[in-house]
Amino acid sequence: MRESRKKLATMRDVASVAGVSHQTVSRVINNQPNVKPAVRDKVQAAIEKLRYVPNNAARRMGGNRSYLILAINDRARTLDNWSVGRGNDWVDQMLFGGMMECEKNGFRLIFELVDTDNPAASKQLAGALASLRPDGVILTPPHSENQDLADLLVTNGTPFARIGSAGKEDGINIAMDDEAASKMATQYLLDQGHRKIAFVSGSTDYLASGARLEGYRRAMKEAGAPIQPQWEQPGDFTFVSGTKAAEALFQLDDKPSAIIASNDEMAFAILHEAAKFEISVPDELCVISFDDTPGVRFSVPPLTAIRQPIAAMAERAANELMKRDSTLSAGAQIILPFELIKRQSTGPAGK
Amino acid sequence: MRESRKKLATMRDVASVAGVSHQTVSRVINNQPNVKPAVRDKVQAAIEKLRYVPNNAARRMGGNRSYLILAINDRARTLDNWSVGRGNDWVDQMLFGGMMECEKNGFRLIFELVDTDNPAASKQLAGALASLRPDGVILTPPHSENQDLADLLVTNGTPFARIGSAGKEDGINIAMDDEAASKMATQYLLDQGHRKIAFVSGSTDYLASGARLEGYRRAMKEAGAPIQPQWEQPGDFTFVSGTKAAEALFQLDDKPSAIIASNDEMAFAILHEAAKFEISVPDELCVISFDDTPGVRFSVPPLTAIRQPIAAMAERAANELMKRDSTLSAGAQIILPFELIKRQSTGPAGK
DNA sequence: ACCCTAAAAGTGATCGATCACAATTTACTG
DNA sequence: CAGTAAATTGTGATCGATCACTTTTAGGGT
Repeated sequence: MRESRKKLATMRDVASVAGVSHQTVSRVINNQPNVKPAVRDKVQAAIEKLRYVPNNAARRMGGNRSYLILAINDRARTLDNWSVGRGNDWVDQMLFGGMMECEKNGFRLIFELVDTDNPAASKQLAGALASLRPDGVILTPPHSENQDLADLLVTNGTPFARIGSAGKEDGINIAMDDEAASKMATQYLLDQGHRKIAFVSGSTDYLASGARLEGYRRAMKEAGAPIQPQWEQPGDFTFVSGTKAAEALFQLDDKPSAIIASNDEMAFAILHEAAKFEISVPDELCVISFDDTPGVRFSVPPLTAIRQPIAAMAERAANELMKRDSTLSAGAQIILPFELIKRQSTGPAGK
Repeated sequence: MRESRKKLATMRDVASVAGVSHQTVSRVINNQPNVKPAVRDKVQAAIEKLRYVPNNAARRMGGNRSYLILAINDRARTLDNWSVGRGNDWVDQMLFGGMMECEKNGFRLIFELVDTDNPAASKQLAGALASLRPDGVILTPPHSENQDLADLLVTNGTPFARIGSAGKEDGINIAMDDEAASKMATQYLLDQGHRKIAFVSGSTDYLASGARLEGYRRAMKEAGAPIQPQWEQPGDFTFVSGTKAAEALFQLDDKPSAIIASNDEMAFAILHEAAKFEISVPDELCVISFDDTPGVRFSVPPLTAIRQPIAAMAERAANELMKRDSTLSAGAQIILPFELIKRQSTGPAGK
């Protein structure tokens, strides 16, 4: 039943229609200089006529570029274990940020799902590099913190960018200022009159977790608000850990009037527990989360959140990696702006 | 700063290490017959030693396969307009179902985001086909209903599968029985004593929408429950349309005691409106949704939902497309089982 | 031993682009 | 208007796999 594949126009077909050599067609395709405008137009016309699109595989073979950017994402969530959710929303936003940027430049973004804590991660990446020869690789959390992968990429000579990571000495590092963001969130609550503010931190495997905790502490200290150890709850970015943290906080004699969660998923868990304990949000408890992944606007009530510019970071990463002559040196650090999106979890709507 | 790319082992390198011809190496790689076990082992050893991984581009050039499956997804949600959300969770589950299946067979799943209602959709697909020459294409909603794309694929000779679509006469069609699922959901509510059950339908562009409405009507009719036109609210799968439907229903004199929403996002909207109208879920109102995308378990309360086997459909689609000698004829229909996942939106937990 | 066939292994052409370099045309100088 | 440099265009090799085909080796029966 499988029919034979239709033969598509090739570069030589275009060349013969336009009455030029195949190399001239190549020059036009790649926007190279030294082609007369008249010739360029003639070639463009032939391309249109034949609906010619260059064969990616052939380009990769002939030249030393693949027009492929490889994004390494976390494979935290398996089919049987949806609830972990980590990395899930990242994929979405990588798609909408990175992929669109790639498309604009004739590149393609390809995803590779790698297990965290898998000793074979390097091997998997090496295989993908050998098979696809991408022009660049984007590492997303938690892989952006994996130095084995970075070392492999350096050895291999493939440019790469880390997203959500800072202070590394190789590759391009793109992140937001987590400490400042956390400070801003805390300050916002302080400004609203809160004094008893709790903080649920993220997995210590992530540099961002420490920075967020630090920003909270700094803001509290500067405002002269009391910092209590029992208001700093450990978490690991999962729903379950958010539930545990909320339970612990709600059972304190001196309950907090506001909670900052280090990611959206733990904030969802806090909302759940609040409902269970019959604590009204935002009347009795305010909640702020980090990331502002799309789901937060569907929660009840919608969450006030620090929007991490994931899509923008992916866009920037792709953009830098597509440049052939990047002026960025190894270890370059790019900081992108965050935003505090105010919604009902910290007060009446529209306020 | 850009270092030169490291040279990786090639098939001829392996051949010379193993002391055989390149073609024998190729036979081993592709698991072809007529290679002595001893020789096969020798080649395998050389592959391990050199960490050889075949170059995907070269394979595509030489042979007539690309080891690539292309998934066409909806690009409904742009950076500035997250709230639409349509198609978003599909991407996730395509990833976790389709990609893993591809990986197992040495294939790679690549995403292409196509705008709905874009007249250039065919052109975009044609470009992707020419550039990548995928061995198969998976069309997901709403593109699975786009006959232009299907025609293009038939003309092009590229095998394809439609997900969430039924009754088409070309390609492979993979879906669940939407009517039966809807009937089951309705029946579940009827069994719990509900008689006033409302239904919010999906966009009429989707065949599934009609089937779901039909299942609801059938169940109501068979149970002798009253079907009232005002209980059948139109929707288009967006949050906004869910909000409108809920508002309309909550303002009726004869309010329903249960609502079935044709997807999760509209169900979220219903929960929001219920909170606004101070209608308690599930005490005063029960809600069931379709799809059971990951977010439903984080809503307050978690939604009872018909789980659409998206990941399983993607897995199956990829699986069929990777076969070189598929026995499926054009228009083959594969129906995968659904499930009713019971959560708190239809009653106390654990019930 | 012999012939014949099947299994195993090898040889060179090929896919469609880019690259390096050669050849030609155009432009500018004195 | 020759003479040289610069801009433009063309030629053939090349990337690394598979394909089609040929050659060699191994069996198997009378």
